[in-house]
Amino acid sequence: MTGPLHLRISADLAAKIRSGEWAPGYRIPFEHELTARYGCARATVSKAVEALACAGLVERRRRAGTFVAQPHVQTAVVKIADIRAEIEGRGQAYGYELLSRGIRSIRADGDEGALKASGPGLALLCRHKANGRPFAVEERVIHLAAAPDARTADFSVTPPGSWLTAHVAWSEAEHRIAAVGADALLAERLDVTPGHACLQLTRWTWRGGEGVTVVRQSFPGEAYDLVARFTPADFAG
Amino acid sequence: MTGPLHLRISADLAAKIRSGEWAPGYRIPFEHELTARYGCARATVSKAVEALACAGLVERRRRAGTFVAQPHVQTAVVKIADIRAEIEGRGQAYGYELLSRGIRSIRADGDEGALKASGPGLALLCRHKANGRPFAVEERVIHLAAAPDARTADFSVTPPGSWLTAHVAWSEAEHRIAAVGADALLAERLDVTPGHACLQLTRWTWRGGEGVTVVRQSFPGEAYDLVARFTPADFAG
DNA sequence: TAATTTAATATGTCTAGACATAATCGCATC
DNA sequence: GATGCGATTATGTCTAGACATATTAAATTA
Repeated sequence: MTGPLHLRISADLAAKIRSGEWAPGYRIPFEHELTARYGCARATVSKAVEALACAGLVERRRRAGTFVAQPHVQTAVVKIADIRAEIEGRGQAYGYELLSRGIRSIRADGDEGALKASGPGLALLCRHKANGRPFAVEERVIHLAAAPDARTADFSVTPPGSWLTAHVAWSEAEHRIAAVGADALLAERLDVTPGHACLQLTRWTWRGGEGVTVVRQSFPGEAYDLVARFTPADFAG
Repeated sequence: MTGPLHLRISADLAAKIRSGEWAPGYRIPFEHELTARYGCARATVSKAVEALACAGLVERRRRAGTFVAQPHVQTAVVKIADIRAEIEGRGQAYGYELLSRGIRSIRADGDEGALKASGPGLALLCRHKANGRPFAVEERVIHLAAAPDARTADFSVTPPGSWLTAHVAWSEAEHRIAAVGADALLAERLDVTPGHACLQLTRWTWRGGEGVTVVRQSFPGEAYDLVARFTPADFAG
């Protein structure tokens, strides 16, 4: 074993939990016991146990001790990359087209309503291609009051997703993942037959509580999987 | 503001980042500056900044300082509940049927191959219903060497997912989310037309590095969405 | 017996230091 | 100019305590 002591302690304890040696509900040794076992200060074991608590592997209760948690709902972490990065990461040629662009009021109902934004919005429709074949259709509305520079950005060259991550930093977001059958319009744009199963990812983005953009990306089912790794709660140690 | 000082500091800094006042690349104050500003020990501000680093909002570099991170890939946290809990959480009546059960060798290729398990496996096919209508079809293989009690469990009454979470604790898992068109068999089982768009969730589960189970759950597209909240990296403070 | 107070205790927070580590800057050398 | 070396510096880790807080179990009272 190598590395900082607190990581070594975390890893030791995590191994006991994941192997099943310490089952859910088991009370792990008190901090003062771990202090004695590892011959270090309480702050060090406390940091180690705190990391496990943060990852959800244990639950701490004052006076009672620290207990192995009951694994509850599966929480998976999905990494959703920029589409361009996603395609280039597979070694495929990335292509991009802007299909339409317009300015109109943001709707108060439907997907746009959840943004809780009003006023003019920039509505974009574009298509991403991988090796020349349609990979995704993207319908997006950008709240111009939240991102005024978008009005003059050239989205015929730069995909709006890339532009936004470069110009609007550190947003909060919510995602919805669904499977839908392609309607006639989507089928034509994705070059699939109507009814074809598509993975649809809808994302709402806020910045400091203000709605910035809502986007719906539709992928042909066979082109794209979302992969979520290292769960329930990942503790890397 | 109330609560522990380190949380107050974290929240202060996070607000500056999320509001855009501190843009990506900005060097936040050194620990000794924050120490002076908040009138506390360095360990306290260090804990506060460490929490932000853990959440991905800042990046720390020795000698150079701490910088607001570039928001990179969107990482969304998806909570995938037990199907029974999911349905009952919507206030619908939950129904369950075991369609088939058998013991056979675990395959070394395909979905089962990724488990890296060999020997006898318990293959189950079951169906979940919400208000009497098919909600999901579940195809599962349980590695009997990893969960021997499964051989005698009565899966005609207890859904295997519920049984496993109760009997096999703290596993690592990987998920794949895809959209597929229902083939004839799946269509019949879900009571939809062939080709109907379905959301397909495949989950591999290991315990201490040993493959435990692989399951493929197929939902009619309109019945189920995955919702991922609070991203890119959620810092609750 | 039942309700309430009290004491014990494990975690939570914090301090004021110490030394380690790694990255960077400037300086001296080739 | 290029290279290497040492000094500097911010974060990383850790110590040995202190007091706070919440919770439980025991003791006490109604």
